[in-house]
Parts: sequence; structure tokens; C-alpha cells
Amino acid sequence: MATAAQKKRATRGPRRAGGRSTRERILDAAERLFAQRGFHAVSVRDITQAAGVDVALVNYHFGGKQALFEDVFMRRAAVLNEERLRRLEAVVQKSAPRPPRVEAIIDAFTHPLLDRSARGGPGWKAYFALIAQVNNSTEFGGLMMTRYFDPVVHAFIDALRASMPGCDERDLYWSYHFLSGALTLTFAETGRIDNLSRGLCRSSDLDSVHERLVPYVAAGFRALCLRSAAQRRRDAARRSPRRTSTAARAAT
Amino acid sequence: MATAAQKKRATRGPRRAGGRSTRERILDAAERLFAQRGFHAVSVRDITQAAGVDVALVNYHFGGKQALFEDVFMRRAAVLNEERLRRLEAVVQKSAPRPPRVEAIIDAFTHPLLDRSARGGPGWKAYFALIAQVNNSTEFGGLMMTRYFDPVVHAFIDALRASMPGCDERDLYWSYHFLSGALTLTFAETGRIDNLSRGLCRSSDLDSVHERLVPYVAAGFRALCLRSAAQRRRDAARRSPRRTSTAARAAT
DNA sequence: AATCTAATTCAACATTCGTTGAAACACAAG
DNA sequence: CTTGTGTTTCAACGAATGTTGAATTAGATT
Repeated sequence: MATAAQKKRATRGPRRAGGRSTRERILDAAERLFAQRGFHAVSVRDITQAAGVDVALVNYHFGGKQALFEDVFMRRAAVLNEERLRRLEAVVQKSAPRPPRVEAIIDAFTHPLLDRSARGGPGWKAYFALIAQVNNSTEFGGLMMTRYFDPVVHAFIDALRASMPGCDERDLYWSYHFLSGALTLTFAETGRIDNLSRGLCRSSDLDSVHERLVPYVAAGFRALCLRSAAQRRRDAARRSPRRTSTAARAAT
Repeated sequence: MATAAQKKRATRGPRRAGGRSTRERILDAAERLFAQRGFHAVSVRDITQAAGVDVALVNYHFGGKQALFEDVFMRRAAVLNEERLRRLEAVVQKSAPRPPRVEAIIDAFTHPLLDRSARGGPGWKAYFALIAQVNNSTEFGGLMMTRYFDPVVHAFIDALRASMPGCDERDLYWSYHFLSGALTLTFAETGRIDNLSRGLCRSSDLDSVHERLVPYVAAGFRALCLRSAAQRRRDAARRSPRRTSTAARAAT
């Protein structure tokens, strides 16, 4: 009756010594196919056939197609979150007691992802293409991304807030939103920029993306936050108009 | 035998006077459902039932599910492209003979989209959610976006190049790529930023997006292009090292 | 009124879908 | 060997899928 997923804790080791277990074979095949074609375009039989196992094993090991999808999504999320927090903390420690530069924070956020997508093997590559799909879907986007990634995102937004004091809260969140969109489209690797640039840029060249995404996004963050800080200063001056402060310079 | 789509040019007007034609009813229903659930998660019967017409009419009028999808995608693309080019030309004319500001170009690119998604009615809202899906999918992303939108995008990149002379070509394309990603995630309106910001920001508040996206993206473009221009200047100085030019200021 | 054609309806096609239950298997523990 | 448990296989379920062809309707033309 109950899926084997619950009682999986007290099980013996995987059957086939040396090779991947059945669970892992299914997860790998599902990851690849879901990323390539999307959740609804892939059948359970597609997955089990690619994994070389029986159709019924998806329901036995995971409980169903939807549950398998969430397990695929979950599997690598913990690894990512851990390294991202570790990197963030290292960046903060290194520049203490002053807050780190915006670039360093963005880098701690994006590098663990882009580096794995570029050099982590086909599994990671497929995983990020899957993330790109989930993040932009109204079906899963709001719920799954929130559930698995928002705690880490909050930590990064806290760090950015400390690095840009006086920044409007909404500017912070929308700036992150733009970063998330740019990063997400990158992971999709649709090949559109290849066509658009007539081969000058390649979707798969994630190193080129990273060395540009960080300064691009950092400049965007600063532009919004300096603007809102200036606006706040103007409002304050309007409320108590003793000094006229025309110099609106702020150190980054 | 052949679908009615070809011989549709010499047809009489739609049957039902006053109301929408069957074709339009199917297109509207398909647009809404494809946007909500994605191509593969919607059946032809879902569409025809929502449109209140017979199942067979999708194949009669469009030739099949896939062809219907492309017709939905095509329907509003021409309207968008026309207005975007019109706005771009107006911006260029207004500031002639000097090139327009980067902000003005970005605005001409984004405003026709965000304005329609916010105030164009539920049809346009659904359409942009569909765009968000297509742009991030490896299945349609590279091909359909290229086919229907790249001519316009090239015009905008030409204008940006003229506004930022000396900018590296790859920086231009990648900067556009980041803009495209940020805009695309916005259209999806997944509700994630609502959760992340605990209600402070709302996915549906596209006016807030627009007043932030333009300066954000403009700053990102400038950051990359100034960097590449400075790099180019360094390279030139290295090749003919007569003057040492440490002042790297550039007027925007 | 007779004719013609575009549009619509209806029933059915052959596949494929996710899921299930019972039987068979493998292997460690007793 | 026997028992027991976790795993795999096999066959099949009912429902839903995209598409099709023939019959029917509606409206204009001759």
C-alpha cells in the first residue's frame, strides 16, 4: 500500500554493487528528461525505459510521477544551499568588520550555480535547466522555489542590505528578482543568443556569462539603491528644511 | 483533406454576427490555458470545451494542436513588434543628431510589453505569461523567439551600440540577454517575490517593475560597456605606449 | 428551387497515459 | 533449509490523448 519511500530508512544497501542503485538511475533519467522536455511532456515509461528499469518501480520507490519530480528537485538543492551559505559567510568574514562589496556577495550567490552547470557534469547541467523551467512556471514557480531556496535567498538579501545601507526594501527585492531572471534564462541554454549574435556568443559559455553577470547586476543594485537613498534624503530635507544638501554623493 | 487554414483567405466573414468567430474563441481559450498550464499539460478537449466548440474544430481551423500553439504565439507578435519599432524610431528622432540615452531605448523596448500586460486585458496578460514559458524552454525557446522577435531585437541592439560607442559586441548581446531574462521572469508572475518579500512586493505590480527595471538594466549595460571600452583603451595604450592616459572618464 | 461550399457535429479510431495488484525473485537472518 | 523482507517483474486496468472521416447544417450563388 504505502510507497517504499517512508520505510526506506531501515533498508539495506543498494542491490547492484558498484553501480548506481535503481533509485539513482531513475532520478538521473528523470532529471535529464524533465529538463529536456518538461514535466508533462515526459511519461513515466520514458523515464523507466531510459533508466533501464521496470515501469512500476517509479511508483514503488517514489509514490508517483509528481513525487518523483519533487525528489529530483530536492536532491541537489541541499548541496547548493550549503555551499552558497558557506561562501557568503566566508565573504562576510573576510571583509569584517566592514560589509563586503556587492560584487563579492553576488559572486557567492551565482558562482556555485554557474560553476556546477559548466563543470559539474551532465547531471548538474540538466538540473539547472530544470530550475529554469520551474522558476518561470506559474504551476510550480511560486511554491517550489520558495520552499527550497528562499531561506538562502533571505540570507543573501540581508547581506546586500548591510552592504547598501539606506536602500529601499522593495528595491532590494526587485533587484534580486531581476538577478534571478537573468540567471534563470542563462541556465535554460536555449541557444537563442547564439542565433541572435550569429555565433558570437554561445549559450553554453557560462564563464563568459559569469564575468559579465556579476558587474552587470552589481551596477543595477547600486543604481536602484543609490536612487532610493537619494530620494529618502530629499524627503528628509523636505521635512526639516534647514540645510540644503545638493551633494548627493555616496561611497559604495 | 487540407486544413482550412490555407484556403481561409477567400472565405466569408465569421458566422456569428457581433460575437467572436470560432477561430478567435479557440485562440483565446488556447492562449489562456497554454499560459496557465503549459503546452503539454493542456489537451485539445480542454481548449474546445473552454471555447464552447466541438473538438474537431481545432484540426479543421488550425491543422492540429502544435499549429494552434504557433498561431497563438504569432497573433500578437506583429502588434508588439510594430509598436516597439515605432517607439524606437521616435526616441531616435527626438534626440537626433545625438544618439538617445540608454534609458530611453530600454523604455521603448520594455514599455509596450509591460503596459499591455498590466492594462491590456486578460488576453495580453496570458500572452506574456506564455512568452515567459516559451523563452525559457529548450523546446521552443531558441527557435520561436528567434523567428518572431529577433529582427526587432537587432534594431534595438543597433540603437544601443550607437548610444555606447566602443562597447564590446559580446557585452552588448549578453547585456540584452540579462534584460530578456529579467523581463521574462516578470511576465511569469509566479508569485514568488510575494512570498519572498512577505507581501511587500507583488508580482502583479508591473508599474513598480518598470520604474525599476529601466534604471537597473541601463546601469548594467553601462557598467559592462564602460568596462570593455576601458579595456580596449588599455590595449591600445599597450600597443603604442607614448601617452599614459590614467583618466578613464567617459561621458554617458 | 436547386446547387455548392464552408462550417460544424458526431462517433470512433488507435495509442498512450499513470497507476495498481499479484506473483516471482533475491538475499540476509534465524 | 526455512523464514522473512525488500525489490523487481508482469500483465492489465480505466481513462484520456490527438486526430480523422463521414454525415449534417447553414448560407450564399446560380
